[in-house]
Amino acid sequence: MGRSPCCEEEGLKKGPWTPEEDKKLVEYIQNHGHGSWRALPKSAGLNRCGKSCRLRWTNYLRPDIRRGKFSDEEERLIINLHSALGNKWSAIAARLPGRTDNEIKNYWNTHLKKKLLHMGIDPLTHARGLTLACSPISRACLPPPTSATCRRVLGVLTTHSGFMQTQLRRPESRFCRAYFKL
DNA sequence: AATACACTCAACCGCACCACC
DNA sequence: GGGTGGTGCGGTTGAGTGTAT
Repeated sequence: MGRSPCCEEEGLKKGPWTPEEDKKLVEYIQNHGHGSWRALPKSAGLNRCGKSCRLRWTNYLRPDIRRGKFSDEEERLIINLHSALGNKWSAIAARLPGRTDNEIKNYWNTHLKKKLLHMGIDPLTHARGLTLACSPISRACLPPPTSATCRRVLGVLTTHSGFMQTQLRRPESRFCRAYFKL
């Protein structure tokens, strides 16, 4: 028998946090420290699992978090660190004071990947020329992007297609412009 | 103005790792 | 050494919002 996941207890709330919940969590941690995350929700009077509380605190409520746009310097640092460390978001975040791993991961996936592709750099290897190792998948087999999930799947598939390999070497091509909104 | 499409990011999930017994 | 519990990490999802048609 494996261990039971922490969030399986019935009745625990999921989804977006309310200002009241945030207030409870911040006040509790300021007064008592977080201690055991598993025990925290009960002590703090929150109907959440400990994991959810930890995530909310580390990614959003911590007082040392710096929010807002990433500077050019931060952007360069993320790209350099990613080329050295790969998807070690927590290690990258440790070098950027006030930024969380989640925030950096999101920024990478939504902005920097596209930016590197546009520059003709493979975001996986940071090599110029986009030499992706992959098996060919026919463009004709791919469905039109009809939803966010579908587009993400499509992104994975096309990133690994021979067709894309060819097209991505030409970031100015009509294909790349259309797919990456360049 | 209504609808469809595209983008962002907070939050969740599952797994791996570590400490403790 | 093996089992269990707690925590952290990376990948993924989907609601909310913005933009285009």
